[in-house]
This record gives sequence, structure tokens and C-alpha cells, in this order.
Amino acid sequence: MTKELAKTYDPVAIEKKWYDFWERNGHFNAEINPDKPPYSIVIPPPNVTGELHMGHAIQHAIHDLVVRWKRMQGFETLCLPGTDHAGIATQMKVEQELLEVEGKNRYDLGRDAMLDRIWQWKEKYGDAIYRQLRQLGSSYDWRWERFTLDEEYVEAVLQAFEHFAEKGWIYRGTRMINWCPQCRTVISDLETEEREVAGHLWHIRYPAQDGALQVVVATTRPETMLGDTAVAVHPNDDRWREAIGLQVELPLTGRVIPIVADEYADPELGSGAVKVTPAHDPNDYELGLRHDLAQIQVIGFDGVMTEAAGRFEGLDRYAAREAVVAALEAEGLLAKIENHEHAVPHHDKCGTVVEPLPMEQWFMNMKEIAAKVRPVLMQQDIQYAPDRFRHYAIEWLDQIRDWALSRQIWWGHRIPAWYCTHCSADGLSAMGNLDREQALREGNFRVSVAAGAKPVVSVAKPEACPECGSQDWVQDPDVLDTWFSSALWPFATLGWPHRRDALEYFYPTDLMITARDILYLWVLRMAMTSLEFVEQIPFKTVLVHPTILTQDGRRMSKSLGTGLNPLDLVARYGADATRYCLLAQAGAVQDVRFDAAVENNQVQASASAEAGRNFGNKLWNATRFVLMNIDGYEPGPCERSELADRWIWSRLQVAVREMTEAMQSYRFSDLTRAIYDFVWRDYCDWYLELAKVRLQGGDPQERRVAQEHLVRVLETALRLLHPIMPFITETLWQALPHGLSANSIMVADWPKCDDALIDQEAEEQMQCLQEVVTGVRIIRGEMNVPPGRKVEVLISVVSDEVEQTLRQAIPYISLLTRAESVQVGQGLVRPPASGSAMTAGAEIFVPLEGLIDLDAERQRLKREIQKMDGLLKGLDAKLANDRFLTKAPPAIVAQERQRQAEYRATQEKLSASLKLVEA
RNA sequence: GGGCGGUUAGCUCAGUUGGUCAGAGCGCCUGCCUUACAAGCAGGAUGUCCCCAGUUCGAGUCUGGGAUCGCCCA
Repeated sequence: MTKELAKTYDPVAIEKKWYDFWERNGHFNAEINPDKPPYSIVIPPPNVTGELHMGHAIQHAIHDLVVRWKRMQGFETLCLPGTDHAGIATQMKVEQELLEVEGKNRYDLGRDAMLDRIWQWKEKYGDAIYRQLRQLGSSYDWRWERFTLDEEYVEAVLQAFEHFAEKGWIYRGTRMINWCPQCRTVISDLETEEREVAGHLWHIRYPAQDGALQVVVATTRPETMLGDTAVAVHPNDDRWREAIGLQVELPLTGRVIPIVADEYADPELGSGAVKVTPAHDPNDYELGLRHDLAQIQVIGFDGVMTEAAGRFEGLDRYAAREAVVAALEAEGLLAKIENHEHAVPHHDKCGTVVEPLPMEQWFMNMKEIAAKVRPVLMQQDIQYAPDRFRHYAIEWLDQIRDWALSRQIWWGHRIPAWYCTHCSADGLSAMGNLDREQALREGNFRVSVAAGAKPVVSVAKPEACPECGSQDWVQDPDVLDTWFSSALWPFATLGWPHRRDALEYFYPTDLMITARDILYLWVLRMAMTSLEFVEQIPFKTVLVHPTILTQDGRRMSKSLGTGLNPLDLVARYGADATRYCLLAQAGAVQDVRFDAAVENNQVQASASAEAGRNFGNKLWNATRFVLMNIDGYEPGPCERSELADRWIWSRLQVAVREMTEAMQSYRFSDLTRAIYDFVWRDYCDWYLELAKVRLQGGDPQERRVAQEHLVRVLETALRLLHPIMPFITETLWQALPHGLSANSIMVADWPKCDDALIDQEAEEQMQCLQEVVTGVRIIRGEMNVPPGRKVEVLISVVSDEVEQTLRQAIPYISLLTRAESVQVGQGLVRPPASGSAMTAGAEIFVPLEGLIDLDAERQRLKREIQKMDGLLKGLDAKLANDRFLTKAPPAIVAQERQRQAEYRATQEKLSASLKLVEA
């Protein structure tokens, strides 16, 4: 009835079959089941463009760990997967392909045809990442899979927009926005990323109109000077007091601009005068509003200089920079060029330098909705692990700014705002040179409320215009920021707004596992919308996992060649080992330096993954050993009278307790360490070896007892390990005749700690035994006793108790030390030619006539005595110190006294031993 | 400029509440193919716990200052 295991552990071979088995058996499925407590996680939806990277791998290792654990604990466990349409990223990807293959851009194709392309692309590649996650073993309920452009999901998004608009939080307005000239869309400030750039500070002379006064301004972006409409100085700056109100000549343009007084100008910097470009700098924009300055946009939406740039029109903004500098130099107006490192905002998706521009967009005022979240965080109704991220969140909420919601792309949720073509005619303008009618029909137009557009927000197309009665509506051309739809993820996936049952049962979800970089962008916004629409928190705990870096601490990036595909690790070491090594490193730290050597995005080797694989191998072979030794075994009663049995069960309880606690507090490295130590150090290194005595001893009853414990302890350990390494544990569990009824380990019970089995006495006695065995091994090692040679062992003990323990353990000691005889007694005298070792309760002698190197033994003893001298010196001083004796707790003093006594006794024995050897 | 995190063995990192806490894995050295496992077994070496001060009977652990690497916000 026992099954055979292959002689060697081959992770890739065993990992294939189980995923289908689990899925076929419905083990991933979660139902609305009032008889069981629910546990739910809605996973952060990966982008449809996504390919699995190490960030996903660690995130999903944690997801599946928690989900499998909760499922075994008897919760109705839902892990809901899904994907995000990722507006900009996906459209960018398909546009790139379009350009490469057909040499066309999105405008050549037109809106509808472009959307068709993207849908095709999504259908083809959109679930690649989920095929990859299955290889990692992720036990998600695929029946619940959602996509942010599912019909029902779209409805939820539009309804949310309408709701916010009705509340007056969403508005159309003009302000300084971040524009990506590459993606040709506005992005929010959270989607920009400051990067340090080595640039220059150009000092430019602006001649005074009358020639008497000259202004020198400094800028990192000289091309923007073409759009300057003033020079500002501080009102209290004595150097410039007289100049306020005068005018200077703006070089290269023939324009004349005023010198205005504004506190924004910093007298400490340079000349104290700054150029003001209201159309291309956020600070200058504000300044311009204060002084009613004109905004001249010299850089276009495509990053190319506009007509307003005069002779520089048509140049790319960087070419224009060089041209402007050259022209200024030619005119002798360049005062100085300095090297200057400064932070420049880049689009986080495409890496293009963002262009700040004043522009009309849809915005959302976040004040009120943010205020709803604040108390929830303060009271820790939503907890964060680690907690510091909760404080970051509160700080961010306290300085929240309006959110730029609209995007000038096509892939996404089209904004449910409508314009009557008659009443809004002045505010709707065609893009480029398009025919107006066609542009309106195809959604290729710009909206300006300032110019007269009158938006009507409504999920459904309005019937008739309230003003003119026309039914000729066009929908707003823009789509919503992807994060607007993601913000509804946890409840929209569970059926909001139509379906209540799943929300009532599974909501709020229990855990949100996320990377650091989307805590504001996404996590907090989910909290806001959830409180608004469902009037509940979306999740009870936010778990922030570390970022995985390369082994030298750099960002993992495909373009740098440092990209590490987790599936390469899986192919090399197995999914189990990959999960194990990721979890072992997933502490409360900011970063993990992953130790894989990567060349050209290819994994060469990873010591940590190898450690996981080796652990699997150890477990595999331990199970093989058990299976080889249980012929004729049937599960039966389990009695624990033997020391080894009492000990291993006690150790097991401790492991169960540690692991359960580590799970609860998300200390994953404690988790892996606890099971590793139990399986390897306790079970394999000691228990299996001890069991051999009874397995090979010839007493059928004893043999059966040993088998019972071997099987049951191993079976429990497999369950403990299962959430970490699902495949190997299932394989081994299926092979073991454990007699349990579940058809898969993944639906077997998570072990509970039985305090009654924690056996302090057994642990102490076992430790005594281990020390003796180790002592003999040390002697063998130091005296270079050939491994095959049998030895005699004499153990001189200090108490009846130790004597009894060791007497009973003689068969064990014999086997583990390859002794032909073991003698235990009190006051045994050291034979002259012998090696010796010392333990807490015993002195060990191994007669080694002819083998002993007496000189080496003397040296060793002297070293030991010296070591003891040192320890005792410190202790003696401590115990002679009045302040220690009076101020330290009595328990500590007593403990130190005892240590002192033990050290003294040991030292006396060592000295006696030395005398014997020297004699 | 403000906030936060890291700094412990050659490498990657554990060290909850101050008192056997100086540890693990890998690497290194020695000896072993001991019929579960050489992806292994037995043994061994290795540390100014970043620095300086302070609190304390006692500091890797607490406090202050500094160095350095990194993250976030402006």
C-alpha cells in the first residue's frame, strides 16, 4: 500500500500534475457559505501588459501562503484574481507595435480601429501573467476573475463618476498639469517621478529697454525663455527696488516684458531676478495669475516648439534648447554656464520628461473624501504592516491635492460627460486639421468649458438637451485615469453596485498585499471610495512587501539586463523552492537584495533558491526513508512513552506554535526558519537517527511504535509546510499512509499546538543525550579516529538523574557514535590514553590506545581551561560588584551564581583531566 | 528642505520586551560515497554588532549626536 518515490527529488517533474488536480477538485473555489467564517483577499490586478517579475513573485508567494493557510484553518477562503486594463501602459505597448510593424500612429488609425487593435492584443496576451501565476501554485478562484473593462465593471466606474459629479467633487477646470509629450496625455502628479539629472544652469542677460539696466536670470530650461512674460524680483531686494515697473527686452523675440515684484523671487539666489514663464512652470504659473501675466505656450503638446516660439517653431524642445543657447551666445547674452544637478519630473510609465502646462481637464476635489479616511487610519480600523506606512498615509491625506482625472488616450473608461453639439458648439474644437463633423463623431476633439462647452454628466446618454431640446450629443473624448477604476476594485469585483450577497459575506476583505509604490496611487484611493460607496473599509490590513533588488542593490530592469524572470528560477529550482526563498526574505524590510546572478536577464544561479531546493530534497529523502521502513504499517494508536517520541512531539508543538504566530504577524522569515529547523535539525538529524534503533532492533512492537511516530510527525510537518511549498508537500502527503480522509493536503487541517505534548523534561533529557553524542563526535574528530572504527565510550555522570537518562539511551548513543560499548556511571576515572569531552552533566572518555595524540589533547584542555578562566573572571567580577548584587533582579543574580558554580565545577574537571594526561 | 528605513561573520540576512543573543544559510577548512539524502553527513575557523557620547549593576538591543547607503514627500 505504500507508494514509491523517485530516488531523486525533481521539482519540475512533480509540480506539473497537482495544479490541475486541485482545480478539478474545486479546492480553490469559494462559495457564499454562512456555515463557515469567510476570509477574503482581492489581489492587486496586474496590468494586462504585465509579465511576471520578481515583485509579482514575492507578492503572490505571500498571497498564496496566506490563502492556503486560512483555507486549512477552516475559513471559506476567497482569493479573487483579475487584471487591470492599464490605460496608458497598454495603449503605449500597442502603439509601439503599430509603429514598428506598420509605421503608423494612433491618429493614423483612428479611435475605433485603435481600440479594436488593443482589444485584440488584450485577448491574445492579457492573461499571460495568470498562466505564469499558476506555475507558482497560486490557489485563486478563477471563476471570480474580473477585468476592469468588463461590462459590469465599466458600469460601476461610470456610476462612481456620476456620483462624485453630483456631489460637486468632480469639476472641469484649468490649472497647471503634468503633460507627457510622448503619450500625449495629462498625467497626475502621482504618476510623475523626480529623477536627478545632470544639467546646466544658464545665466542669460536680458538687456534693459533703455540700455541702462541689465538683468541676468538663471534657468535650467533656456528654451522656455521664449515664453517669458515677465522678470520677477523680491519687493524688498534693494538692488532691484528702483527697477520694479521698468521693462526689459526679451532676447530672440523682440518682445518687451515687465519687471514685477513678487516674494517668490529669492534674493539669495544669483542676481535675485528670475525669469517668469507662466505657461511652462508651475511656480511661474501661480505668479502669472497674481500679476495677470499672459501665458505664452511655446512648447506644444507633442514636445515641439509652437508658432509662438517664432523662428524656433518646429524644433523639438531639446533641439530648441541648443538652438536658443547658441543664438544667445551669438548675441553675447550668455553670461555664464554652470553644471547643475537637479530633479526633473519624468513620466513613470514611459520615462519622458514631463512638460508642465496650463490646461483644462477634469479634476476631482479630494478634500472631503480624504477626510473620511483619516479617522479610519488614526483608529487603526485599517492596520498596516509595517505600521510606519500608516503614518505615511496620514501625512499624505493631510496635504491632499486635487486629482487630474481625464486622460487624452482611448483605452479605458470614456468619461460619461455629454455635450449638446448646438449649445456647446463654441467649446468643442476638432483636433488638428480634421473635419469638425467627423472629429466630433469620432471623438477626436478638445473640450473647453471656458470657451462655452456645457458638460452634462450622466452614465447614459441624455435624452434631449434641457436648453435647446436637441438630441445631438457627443460624449467627452477623454477617458478616466486608470487608477479611478482601480480605486473601486475590491467592491466592484464583488458585485457593486448590483449584487449584494458576495459583498455581505466577503466584505470587507481581510488583507491587501501591495508594493510600496502604489500606497497613495491606489491603496488609499480604495479606502476613500469604499467608505463612500459601501460605507465600510475595503480591507482590514494592508501588508506592504519589500522591493526586490539585484544582488548589488540596483533596480531590477529588463533594459539594464538585470531583469530576473521568476519562471527561470522555477525552471531551475522549482516553484516550491522559489516560494520558499522569497518568503524567507519577506520580512518587514524595505528592500531585499536577491542573490541571483543574472546576465542578460538570464538567471545563472541563486544560492537562496538553491537552499530552498535543498530543503525540498531533504524532506523528499526523509519521506523516502520513512516509506522504506513502514512495510506492513497501518495507522493505529499513538503512545508516547519513549524519550525520543516525547521529545519530537514536544518539538513539533513548539514549531506549530511558532509558525502559527509567525503567520498571524506576517513574519515570514520566522515561518521558514521554524519549519526548516524542525524538519532538518530535529526530525532528520536526530529523530530519524534515533528511530533507526527501533526500526532495526527486531522488536515488532517497538518497530510499530516508531513507525507510528515517524509517519504522524512527518505528516503534521507536511501540513505545516504546505502553504509555503504546496507541490512537494502534496506529493509526499499523497504517498504517506496517514489514514486521513481529505483527498488533498490543501484541504487538510492546519495543525494546532497541543500544550499537553510540550514536554520540558523530555527536551532537557534529549539535550543531555545530544550533548553526549556530540561530545563523542568531537573526540573522534579531534583525534582523527577513522569513521569506520568502533570505539568504547565511558560516561562519568554527576547525578542519578543524568545517569538514568543516559543509561536508557545507551542503544541510541551506541548507534549515533558508532560505539562498540557504552559505560555509564558515577565517578568513572579517565583511562590514561583517552580523548575527553565535557557536557553540562557528564564527562566523556574515549580510550584511544595507539591513536591518541597526547600533546594535542593537552593543548585542547589548556585551551578549554583558558576559556573557562576568561568566563569565570568576568563572572567573578560581576558577582563581587555590590551594585550588581543590590540592583539587579534577584533571579538574575541567582542565575549568574549558578553559572559561576557550573563553570567552576567544569574547570576543576578539566584540570583533573589535564593532570591525568600529563601524568 | 522635511519624514522614514538600513548598517551584525567573506556574502545574503535573523536577532519581539536591555541579562547563555553574538546566530542561520551560503562560502571557506578538515574528515567521510556510514544502504533516506554528496542537493548529503560529522567536525572546525571567522565578528571594534557603522562611529562617538550618554542612561543603566548590565547595551547589538534604550537616548542624543554623527557617518554612510537607500526610500518617500516638497
